[in-house]
Amino acid sequence: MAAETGSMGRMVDLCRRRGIPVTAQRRAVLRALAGRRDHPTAEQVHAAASARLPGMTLATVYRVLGTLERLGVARRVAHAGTGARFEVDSGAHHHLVCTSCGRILDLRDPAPEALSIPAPRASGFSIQEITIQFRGLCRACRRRRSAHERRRR
Amino acid sequence: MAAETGSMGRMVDLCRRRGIPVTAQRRAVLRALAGRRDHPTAEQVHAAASARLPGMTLATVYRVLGTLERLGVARRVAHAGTGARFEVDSGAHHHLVCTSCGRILDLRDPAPEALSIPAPRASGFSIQEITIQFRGLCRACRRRRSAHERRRR
DNA sequence: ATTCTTATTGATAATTATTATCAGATGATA
DNA sequence: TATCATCTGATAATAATTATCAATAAGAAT
Repeated sequence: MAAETGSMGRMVDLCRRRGIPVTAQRRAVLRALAGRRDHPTAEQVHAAASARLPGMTLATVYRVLGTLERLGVARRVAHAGTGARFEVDSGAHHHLVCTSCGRILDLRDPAPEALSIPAPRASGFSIQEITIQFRGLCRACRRRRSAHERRRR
Repeated sequence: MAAETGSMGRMVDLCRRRGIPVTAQRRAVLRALAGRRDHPTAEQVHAAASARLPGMTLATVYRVLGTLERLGVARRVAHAGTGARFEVDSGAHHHLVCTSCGRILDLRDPAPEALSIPAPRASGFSIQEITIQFRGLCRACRRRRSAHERRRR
């Protein structure tokens, strides 16, 4: 039987390797997270996951997200807003962050020259990964703002 | 009379320009924030600020931090942990983020080649600022972890 | 300096976000 | 299928943030 593909397969493997159970809830949460690129909150993950597996608690979602994080399958995204946000850990990529609405978009353009940034070993830090955050206004907020500007005159 | 220097002066100017009062609390919070590079939480700012201006409420600190943010004097730092963290907005700089303890250190080495990263105008985004996040282990956590490894064998 | 107006603050309650507890359910293994 | 360890749901507890409102203080105009 072929191994499951993608992050689901990775999770199953990692669980077996560490001897921790592959529960329906863990599958559901990962499936809910793997399908999207919008860095959902725990509550959004809960909504999506319990659509497929009704009865799931938000507490379970938090627990599972923590587990997936420890397994290295998911991770919480650095952002400036309230409430944690999560994504499937699918390798290094960059983020477009809207300073107005807080939306975070993935930027899966490796921008190779960016990755050659000299990793500073300052202060005894050992760098494992580099993420570039491009902060600015998303299209929607840019429009909203220029409309606002016009109104103010 | 010479204008006040640094972020304090900037705040005072911005307040006057917008006709909002320069209160003792706003000064105290900014002073508490301007002095440090460790990206404190609201509670830490509260502790520092109320040391100089006793009686300040945490709610006020939150309000003031929001105001300073709107003025462009302070901002909340993107990070993956629980609870917002703040810094004085002192221009673009980069962050060393410890994935183990969550500590965030400033990296004020402009790394000029990094700043020439082609700002992607993807999806209608207008980029205003670029921050690079170097994720890894800080010295302390690296030591702790290798000690742990040794113990596990 | 005094008064007036308006925005801010402290005290507090209310929300929202996250974690802990514990009895019962479930996954892995023999 | 029986066993054991772990997990989950239900719930309570805690942490983080925001809202409410009367009293206060800042800034402008006397």
